[in-house]
Amino acid sequence: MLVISDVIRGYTDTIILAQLREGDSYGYELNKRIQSITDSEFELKEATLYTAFRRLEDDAYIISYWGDENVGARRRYYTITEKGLELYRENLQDWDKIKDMIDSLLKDVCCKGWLSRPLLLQR
Amino acid sequence: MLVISDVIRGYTDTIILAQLREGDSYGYELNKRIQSITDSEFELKEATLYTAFRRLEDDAYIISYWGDENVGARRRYYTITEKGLELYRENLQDWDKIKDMIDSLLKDVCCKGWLSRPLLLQR
DNA sequence: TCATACTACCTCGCCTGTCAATGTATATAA
DNA sequence: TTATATACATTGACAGGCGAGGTAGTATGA
Repeated sequence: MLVISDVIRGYTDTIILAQLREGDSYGYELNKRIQSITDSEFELKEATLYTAFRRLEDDAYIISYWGDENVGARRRYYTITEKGLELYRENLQDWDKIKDMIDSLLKDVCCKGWLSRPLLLQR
Repeated sequence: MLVISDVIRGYTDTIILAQLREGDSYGYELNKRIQSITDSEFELKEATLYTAFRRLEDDAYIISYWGDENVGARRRYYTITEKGLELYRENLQDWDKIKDMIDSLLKDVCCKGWLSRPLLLQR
């Protein structure tokens, strides 16, 4: 019932931006890298990946260019823009907040019984 | 651009289950509680909340009954079932894994430069 | 008494992101 | 020549979130 892509949903774009920070890349490689980082526990489906690229490029968070391979399949490389980098930084900060928020919504607050009703102590 | 509800998406159901663990509750109260826990940084929109209730009840993760208020608006209370509790526990475990996964995808792996290519050390 | 606000529930229809399925093209190894 | 890997792209179905709208009771104060 819990579909991982639903959790990731809001973060596919940010994940792509995060990877592009480390240098230009293209779809296929980027996805392999993601699989490798997550020990193959996660991958972006191709359809998802390429629609995300379109979205990001339409909004000027990345720009693309064709590689000049004279052998093998052609590759479309992507570069993160300054705007994209800013977005990445913002989203990263948000992520840390959201993480804590979900944690506090999913887990018992400590000291149950010490106080009669739940209190959020870590904020 | 980063819409919180997209991140939460996969977790609205689990959040509801988590709250019901602590005792029966009804929509309005549950949402107030969520707002209070998150310092009003988050709320479930009513439409989202009630559709989630339907979904969860259809799948037998919760059951509902009408409160016997003889004053004020009627309330529909929800109880978490054994099946719901199991789901909650599973999803909570998944959350901890997914959290780490997203972290590793968004953030630099430590020791950059120490190793020439990214490695996931925390797994 | 009338307006306003809060409690409490519900539904319709749009929007957006995911993804299965499908298609294209090149290269290489069996 | 058949299969597999690389590499990109699109279409259409599906699901969840949610704005907008609705119902109905209670309370308060002007």
